[in-house]
Amino acid sequence: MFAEQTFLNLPVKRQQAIINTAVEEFALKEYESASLSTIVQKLGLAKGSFYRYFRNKEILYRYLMNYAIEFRLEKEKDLLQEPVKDFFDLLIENFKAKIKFDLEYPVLSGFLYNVAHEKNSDELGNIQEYVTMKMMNPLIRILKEKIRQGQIRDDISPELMAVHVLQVQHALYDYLSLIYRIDFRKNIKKKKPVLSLPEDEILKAATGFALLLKNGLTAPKKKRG
Amino acid sequence: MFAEQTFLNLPVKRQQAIINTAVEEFALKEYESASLSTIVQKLGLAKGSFYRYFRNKEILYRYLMNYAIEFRLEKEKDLLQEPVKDFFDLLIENFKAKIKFDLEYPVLSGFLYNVAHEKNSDELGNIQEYVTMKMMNPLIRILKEKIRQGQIRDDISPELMAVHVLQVQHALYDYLSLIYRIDFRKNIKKKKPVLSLPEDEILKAATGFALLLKNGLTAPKKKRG
Amino acid sequence: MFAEQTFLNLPVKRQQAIINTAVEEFALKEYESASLSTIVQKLGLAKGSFYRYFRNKEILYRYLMNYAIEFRLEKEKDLLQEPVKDFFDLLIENFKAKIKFDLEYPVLSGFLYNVAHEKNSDELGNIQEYVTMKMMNPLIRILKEKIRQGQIRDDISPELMAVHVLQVQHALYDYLSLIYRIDFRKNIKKKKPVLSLPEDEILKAATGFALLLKNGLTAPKKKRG
Amino acid sequence: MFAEQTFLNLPVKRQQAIINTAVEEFALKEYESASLSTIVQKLGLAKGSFYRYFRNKEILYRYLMNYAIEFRLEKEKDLLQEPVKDFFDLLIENFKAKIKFDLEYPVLSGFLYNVAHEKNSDELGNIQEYVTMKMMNPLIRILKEKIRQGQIRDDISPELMAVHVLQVQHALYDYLSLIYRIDFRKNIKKKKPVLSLPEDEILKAATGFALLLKNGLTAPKKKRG
DNA sequence: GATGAATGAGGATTCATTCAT
DNA sequence: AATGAATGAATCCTCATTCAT
Repeated sequence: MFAEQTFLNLPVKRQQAIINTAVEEFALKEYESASLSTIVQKLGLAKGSFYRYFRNKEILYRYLMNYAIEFRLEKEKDLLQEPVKDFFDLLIENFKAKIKFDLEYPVLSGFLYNVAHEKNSDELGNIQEYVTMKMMNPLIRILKEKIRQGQIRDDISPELMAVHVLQVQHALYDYLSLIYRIDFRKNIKKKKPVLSLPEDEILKAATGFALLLKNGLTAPKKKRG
Repeated sequence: MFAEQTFLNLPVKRQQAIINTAVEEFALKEYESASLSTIVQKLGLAKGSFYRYFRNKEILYRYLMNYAIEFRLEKEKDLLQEPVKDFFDLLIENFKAKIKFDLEYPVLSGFLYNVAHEKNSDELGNIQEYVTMKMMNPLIRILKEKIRQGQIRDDISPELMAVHVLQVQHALYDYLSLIYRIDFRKNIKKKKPVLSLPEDEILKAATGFALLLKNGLTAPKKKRG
Repeated sequence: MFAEQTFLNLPVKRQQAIINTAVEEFALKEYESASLSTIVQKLGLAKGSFYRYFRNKEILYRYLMNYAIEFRLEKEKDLLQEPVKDFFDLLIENFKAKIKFDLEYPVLSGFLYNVAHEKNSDELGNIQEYVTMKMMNPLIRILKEKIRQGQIRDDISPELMAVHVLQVQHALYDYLSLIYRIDFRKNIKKKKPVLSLPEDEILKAATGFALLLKNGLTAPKKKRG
Repeated sequence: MFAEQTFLNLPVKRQQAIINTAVEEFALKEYESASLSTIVQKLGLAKGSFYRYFRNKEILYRYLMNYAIEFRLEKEKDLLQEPVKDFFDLLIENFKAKIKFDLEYPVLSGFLYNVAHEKNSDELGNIQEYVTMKMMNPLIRILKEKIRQGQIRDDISPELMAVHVLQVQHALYDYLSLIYRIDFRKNIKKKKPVLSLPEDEILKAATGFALLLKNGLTAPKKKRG
């Protein structure tokens, strides 16, 4: 849809190299600041060649965006299709999955974070809408089902809840980087492991957010007896 | 602290004009892409004059950031000082206050959003940390008190909860722009009124998020009899 | 070492044009005041193109510096390799060679003069040291040999003597420009012939300095009848 | 001659402060790169005030130049007026005096060095000529006398010899900075003592150059018996 | 007589994109 | 089909000088 045929004709390995390098640049810089020159130079690619693969910067960005979203959803699919589980177990596993994804694909993860917050480019327009919708759709489907099953409250629209859940995923991310003073981007740049935390710390935070999602801030009623 | 004395010597009106124009630019573009030339041109200001007011782009940014945060906290102060209220009433009012702030000061609001998500500049470093902390502190204070009073759960750290609450504020923002397909940035640029929604719509969304914050997603137990 | 491959790929003629124009600018202005814009404009070159040839101003300068030194040493080589001559004949010929070089390559000569006196730039650091060493090395080698042969005094370090000799070369330059009121730089700028003096005048001065180098200021003992 | 009356009306102390700061700037940078803004800022002086003291940058420079030369010649006067001494003793003392001057007035010394090598400014024109003449005149007078006395050779013009002697003074300077890897300018900037060498090292170098001036490079005839 | 705000041209450098080979 | 040289507008920032107060 976005890439030129010349790009698709490339050996898959070269395609991957190009995607990876470009994604890395857009993970480190937002759209306008990201530099095609840098990408092309890192790849040892001729400028002219690049423009035969992608019409321009915007097209490249949209291509990468779709690629990353698809990739991400693919990884999530198995989990979300699981129908049996309790929704909140599912939430926790979803958090863990997200963390796992961040650890395994830090660059892609950083890129998606940037995409989700990209609001400032004239060329891209209101891209957030598109991304958020794409990411929310599977979630909304599940939410609707759980509402029908009575597991989840029915007095709030599933779209609102979906936005809520996704934001909380970002919150988890922000919280860990804040508390453990981690500069993700710096780590990406230095090709260092991004999130080197003891697993139980991560789990504890994830559980915390899941609990808040589940029961809110209210202090639980003390059980008597 | 950041601005030169020459700036402070300016007539307040001129100061405001400069602040407004600069904030607008940084609301429309993130730090690196924002253009001093644009700011200066819009103001009808000589390049050289600007640099007599602020040493450089970074200093200007930090000045505006502090200005905006102070301004925002000031507006919030009255609300948060109120000691009597129930925390959740307070949350709802806080949401309403935030919306009101966004409506009244859309440019400042957009700028603060950008600041809170600015992660990409080498010059600014990990500025998010600083901003988030500043915005979170009053909130954490209240949370701790409410925890002591038993209104709020004590099994999750107040910092985590604070991150949660602030994210939900962003969620409200994102939700409205998503559902009502509002492109804040485009409106800012076109100097059009930013968020023209019926008040009850806004209130409904705010209430929704406050409820989620309060009780979570779980379907409430049906009261018997 | 300093130039980009793109520069080396250029037709030799174009390379030379670029070198000449750049050298001229650095012959007329010292490092910091020299203007890339001027160079580029004189060449009818696009700004961006220049930066594909040289990474930045400093790199360009260092490239030109090496180029000029190599060029100069190359021209001197034949003379200095000559082993048979008496050292002072050699000095005189060296002076003549220097003058000849200045006449033939006035721009390069002016540039080298500037390089040798460049002390004011933070970027370049103490570049004088490097240049002086480069220019002194062949001279020191010869001096050492002549000292061993007993032609030259052995009570003063060859390094000191080398500095002395090179300074006297500059003195010759300064003397001629002073006495004949020649403004080399103005001539370079106006593309006029730089040093239009009768050859015997030049020779007389060169001989004078060589004599001073050889025997010093002291009045020679009158030979008795 | 150059300064405005307003400057001369200033308290001497203020005049000195202005001179010192300006000289320092011109000691660290050559004419075109030197910044009036820097000078004015260091002095806490209003821009407008400065331009009431000196018509412009060029006038300031010429004023400082004259000031420094006068100052320098004044310090040298006592020594050079001494008629009795042997010329070469006088040379050595002159070298020592120069070193002493450099140590006592490093900033002035650095400035004079820059002035003597300033060839690159359109505004200043061929300023070298003027300076050199000024510095050479007393020397030429002495040389002529010594020639008449038969102490100094009469087969070379006194002007040429004067240039020679002055250059050797520079050589002493260059030699020490080269051998002891001293970056004068950096020291000036850091307000550190400029030339911290054991006095005998300095004396040795000075003697070396004086010897070369006196007898040249030629190995002295071995005395028989 | 002193001030300091305003100016705008000029500095080095980076960028996405085009096009002839 | 691939290349990579060329472009020129845009970036931030500094400068000497003027002039109204």
